[in-house]
Amino acid sequence: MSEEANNTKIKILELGDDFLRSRGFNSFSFKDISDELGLKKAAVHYHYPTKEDLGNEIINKAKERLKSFIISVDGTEKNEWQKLSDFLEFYAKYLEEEHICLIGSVGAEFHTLPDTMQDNAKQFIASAVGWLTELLELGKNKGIFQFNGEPDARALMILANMSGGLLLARMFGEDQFSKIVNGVKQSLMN
Amino acid sequence: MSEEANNTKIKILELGDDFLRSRGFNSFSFKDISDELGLKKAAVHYHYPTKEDLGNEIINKAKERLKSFIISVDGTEKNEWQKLSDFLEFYAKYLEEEHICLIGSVGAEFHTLPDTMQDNAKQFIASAVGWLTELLELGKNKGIFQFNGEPDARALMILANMSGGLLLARMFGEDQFSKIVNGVKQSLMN
DNA sequence: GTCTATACGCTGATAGAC
DNA sequence: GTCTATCAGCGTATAGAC
Repeated sequence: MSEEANNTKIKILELGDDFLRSRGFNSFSFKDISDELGLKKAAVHYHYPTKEDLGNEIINKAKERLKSFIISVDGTEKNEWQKLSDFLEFYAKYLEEEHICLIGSVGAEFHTLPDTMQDNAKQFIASAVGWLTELLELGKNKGIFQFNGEPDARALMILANMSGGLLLARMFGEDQFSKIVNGVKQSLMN
Repeated sequence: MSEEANNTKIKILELGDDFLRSRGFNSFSFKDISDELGLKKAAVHYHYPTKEDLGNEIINKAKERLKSFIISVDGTEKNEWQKLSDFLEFYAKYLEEEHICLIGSVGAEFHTLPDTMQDNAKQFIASAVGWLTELLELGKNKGIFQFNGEPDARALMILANMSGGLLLARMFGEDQFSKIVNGVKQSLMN
């Protein structure tokens, strides 16, 4: 695979990821991508034969990003509070271009998506829930977090806050998202 | 306007509402509606000339439902805790058919929607935020709710929990949504 | 009110030349 | 790897008959 090809394939993937989180899977086309990259649709199909292929690669890349994040953060001396902050910061970064996270973009159109994408997205989000649950449990045991209820319920609430918060931020501005992030942190300090 | 016409118009609106919250605005068509009702597309266009018209009527109906809810609930002896429970129950009902709320369905595709729909949806959701904020403030002053931070930040968190929770429920089941609802209630009792 | 017919661009996707 | 050409189907929308 040549350098050029690799670049194009990567650019398509990144642009697809951008479109998925800014418009939704059914609201962008291969033509949108080829136009933006100065190509023809057929060239996009060469790299990703079907839209389902592209969609799954986008989700796979999100899985890799999450895995990288976990490795990078769990391989440090950071305490649970700092790890949580880093995790929340992950979502705040989406905000810059009014993007939402995959929970929002995939979830909203969930039943219109190919089964492979539904399953793939479930795996991705389940990983996030799992890691966050462990983090909360460990942090609670150490006395770093204070909260009532089970850690997995808290993990779900935090992800609901982030995914829903990004949607609300789109309509009411970044400041509203900040309020939610602060509220989440405060809720773990009691 | 005859009885029949009225019925068809109402059926289209209800079906559009169903499709919007189950698939998303860009993932259903006038043909989907006409097929389901045993009509032709042109008949749908007769009642709602453009899809934008239909979309806005769906949002208008949501506004009316919210207004009715507020009137019905504020016109009773219910205390703030019960009113909040009723409000959360509003969202739990969506769950039955794996529907999401307008924050999720409109928010995810927000930038692909006509300006009129964006503005209309903003108004609707702002009303919900406003009512909820007042409820929280009043309830906190009465000692019915206990929470740190500003009421409007709490209102946003609750709506983020509901909208995000419905998305997560779609992937992980109703039980996960219940955990979030319980968590929200618990967070107001400290 | 609902129908048929029609317009026309966009959709995902493929075949084959270069 | 990218192109041109082509496909069948679907998208929103309109005109005009019944």
